[in-house]
Amino acid sequence: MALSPHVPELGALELLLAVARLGSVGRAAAELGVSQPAASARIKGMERQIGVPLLERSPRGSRPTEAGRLVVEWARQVVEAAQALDAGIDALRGRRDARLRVVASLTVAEYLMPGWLLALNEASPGTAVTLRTANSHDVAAQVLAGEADLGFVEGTSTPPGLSGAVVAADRLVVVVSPEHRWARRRAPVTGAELAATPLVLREVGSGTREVLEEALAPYGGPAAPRLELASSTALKAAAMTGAGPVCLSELAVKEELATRRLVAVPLDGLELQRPLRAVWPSGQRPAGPARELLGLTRAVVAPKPRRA
Amino acid sequence: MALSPHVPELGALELLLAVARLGSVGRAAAELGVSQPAASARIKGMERQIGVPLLERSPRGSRPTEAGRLVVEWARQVVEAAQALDAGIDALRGRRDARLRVVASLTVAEYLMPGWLLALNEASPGTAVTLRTANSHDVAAQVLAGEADLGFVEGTSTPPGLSGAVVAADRLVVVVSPEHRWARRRAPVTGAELAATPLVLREVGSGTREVLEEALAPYGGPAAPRLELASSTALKAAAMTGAGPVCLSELAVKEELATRRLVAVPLDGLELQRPLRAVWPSGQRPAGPARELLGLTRAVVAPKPRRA
DNA sequence: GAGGGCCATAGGCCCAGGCTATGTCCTCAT
DNA sequence: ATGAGGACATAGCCTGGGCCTATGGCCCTC
Repeated sequence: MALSPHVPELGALELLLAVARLGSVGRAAAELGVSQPAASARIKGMERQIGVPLLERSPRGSRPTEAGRLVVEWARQVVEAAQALDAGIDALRGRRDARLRVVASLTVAEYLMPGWLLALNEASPGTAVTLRTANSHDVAAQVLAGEADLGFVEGTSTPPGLSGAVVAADRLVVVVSPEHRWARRRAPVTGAELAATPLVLREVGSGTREVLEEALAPYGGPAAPRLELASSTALKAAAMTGAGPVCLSELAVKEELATRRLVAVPLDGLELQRPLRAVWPSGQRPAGPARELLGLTRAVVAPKPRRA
Repeated sequence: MALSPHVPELGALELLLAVARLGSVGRAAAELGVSQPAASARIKGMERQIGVPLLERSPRGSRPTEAGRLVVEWARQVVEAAQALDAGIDALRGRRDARLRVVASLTVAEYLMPGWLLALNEASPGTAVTLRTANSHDVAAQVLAGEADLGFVEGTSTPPGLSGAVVAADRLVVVVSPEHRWARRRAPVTGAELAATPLVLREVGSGTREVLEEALAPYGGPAAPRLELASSTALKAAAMTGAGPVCLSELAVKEELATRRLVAVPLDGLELQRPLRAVWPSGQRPAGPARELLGLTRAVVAPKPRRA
């Protein structure tokens, strides 16, 4: 499970990307604020570590080799995730001079906020943001009290005193390990069938649990859960070890679904989703950075997926 | 553009994840093969670097603080990308004892292979894989010559002498910067309209260019390109600087679309996609690791997206 | 053939991170 | 009560990776 010692550090990957983009080790060094020999040595160290030449050096610059091109593209994914982390960290520091104070539900903060912050940073560099998390009730309270400029809540209604706009939807999925018999299933699972199956779920009172109960109400509600766990992470772990069908947010398992470590079960006629809303005090239309962030978040959901 | 100095190194992030998973610094240290004091010091260093306490220590273990929980989740994205890179690097080393030799087109190798390799590693740890890239013609040749056990090609037909199965589709999208007027467009762009618009494209002879030309043939083919560039990366950069509509693989811009740094333009009635196929010598059904990898890749595409 | 990019090498410095040994605190069982 | 055990922190020391400056070699261009 541990990363092998062949994986370069983030700094080295960043340097490699800069070289690929700028076409020269020296220019990349300048951009990152280090000396040319340092960059040269670091690239060389990375090649030794990986065991494959990454750059074709010439007196006119450096270009990635064939293998280097692959590493560059793979490294880009890592560095982009690191940039999102960076943006998130920056917002956690909670500085006094923040021009935008955001309070968000856990799901939004965990899975959506970093990307939004990154986009905001790109659109308006230097916008200092602070981020806190709270449950939906406290988010509403903080926004009403003027302690935050913009809030994000989960749920089907906008809290009283606030205006809101739906910015995304948290879709729930039922996932199983690839070995589970449902993983090969092509016929969708019906509501009645799902209601009759013991699932692995979050504890009572959690937002996702409520959505499931509401959706399965016509079928007599979900069966007694096979297991109740306290976090998405625990649910994922349970699913991967084959603990049976697990119901959780699609956002939490996007990666696992893409790499097929988990499999989504097709469902029939169930609306397992709840809206995620941005909220602000009624009659006090967001302005400045808040408006900008709001624009980014809403835009993501606006263009409906469309068959090509 | 450079990562701020607040971002911890991969090793530190990995350690943090282990602590969150195992509930104790000491156990995490043991899992990663370092001493407990080293782990403790490193976590503390990370907290200093980030500027926020990440763990609540107690005599019975350590749990993430509220902020720590966010950092853990964000860090998970980074580490997962690093694991994919790790799997890719491992396959690039090209060892003699490889049990599975894969040769793939650039698109497949860049965007899909790391996830597949990661999944394969998880399903069958210790399977040594080597990966090479080649254009579709050379992929076919190498598979026919027995120099590779499994190939991946792009294109609408299976090369002669080979059997194949479609494992995914490379969908092309037309993207613009968020400031472009098409970014706010709701009415889909028609084929005729697209054909009349100068686009930023890959050079003649590239696979993506061919797909576009074929799709726009009924409308007289694409207009003279506004710009011709040699790589997906260059296309992305051009799109982000607002160089006008750019047509490229959806796989290359998934991240940018999600964070809204680029916007996909809705298209009407255009089939801008080409299949990606796994290929092997006719009549020589893949077995062993090849069969396993094939199973993983095919599974990803099998369950058609379905309205909830 | 002189100058300018560009990359590599050499020598020296610094600090992050690792290890062992030990300390402090809390909990639980005897 | 009291001692054992688990968990994290501190102290002292060592190593190595990464950085810097200075310099050298190569190739292209003017």
